[in-house]
Amino acid sequence: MGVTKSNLFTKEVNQIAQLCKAMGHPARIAIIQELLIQKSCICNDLVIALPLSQPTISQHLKALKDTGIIQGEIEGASMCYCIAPKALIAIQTYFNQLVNQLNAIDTSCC
Amino acid sequence: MGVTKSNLFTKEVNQIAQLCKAMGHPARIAIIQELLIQKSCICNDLVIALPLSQPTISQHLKALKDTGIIQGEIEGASMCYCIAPKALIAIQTYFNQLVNQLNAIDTSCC
DNA sequence: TTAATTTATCGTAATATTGCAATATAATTA
DNA sequence: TAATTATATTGCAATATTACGATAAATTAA
Repeated sequence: MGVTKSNLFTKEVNQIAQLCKAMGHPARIAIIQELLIQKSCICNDLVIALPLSQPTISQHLKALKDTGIIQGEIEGASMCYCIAPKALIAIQTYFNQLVNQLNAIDTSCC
Repeated sequence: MGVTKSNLFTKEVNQIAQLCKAMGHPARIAIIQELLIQKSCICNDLVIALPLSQPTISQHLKALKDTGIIQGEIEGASMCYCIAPKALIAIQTYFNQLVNQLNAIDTSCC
């Protein structure tokens, strides 16, 4: 079928899955790294920095924006993108909780 | 084209992207949650617990196993799956570092 | 041995993703 | 105004993912 059956899972499970999915591409990880390094987060800087075409970068930026991981603001003829911490903190919190729970249980069953 | 150009990015970027991608599906998040809750991690328990067919679960388990997030051991006619902490700790570490760096910079440019 | 149970794999259909050329849109500069 | 610059969108081809029925393989139970 090819379509994820999101309706069969809880909101929380879907939310974390969606965030992980958005981070699940090297170009998008690289974009986040660039946004961390550069203080100026002009779209064109990313197009120059990354080895992909402008439309492809634009598409990845949209994917990150749609999940709330980054936000953009018009800056004259350019776009200024930056990280919106909330979403990344949500992922951080999820994995911190996961690893804490892991430490509490016996994982040596296999 | 439909094929991710992994060769254009660093090993580290590809590794974290791959791990995030593996966690980027609600069924796979749900599997991890079940493996945390249940001490017994018999495959069939997952098939019963999750609202997807047995072949689909098996496919998702393979995806998690291929990225090192879980491991499996033959238990008679069954398979015992459990979480392999190393990979999840790698994700945790990545997002902790990310959020730490975020706290250190001024993200108010947008 | 036969039947039942458990899991993996194959095959396939439907859909999603990736990437880019071409083009549209909007702001800036000459 | 015309040319340039910056970004988004469209359209499309190639590939990947998701889901499941059918089936294979291997163990266990009757």
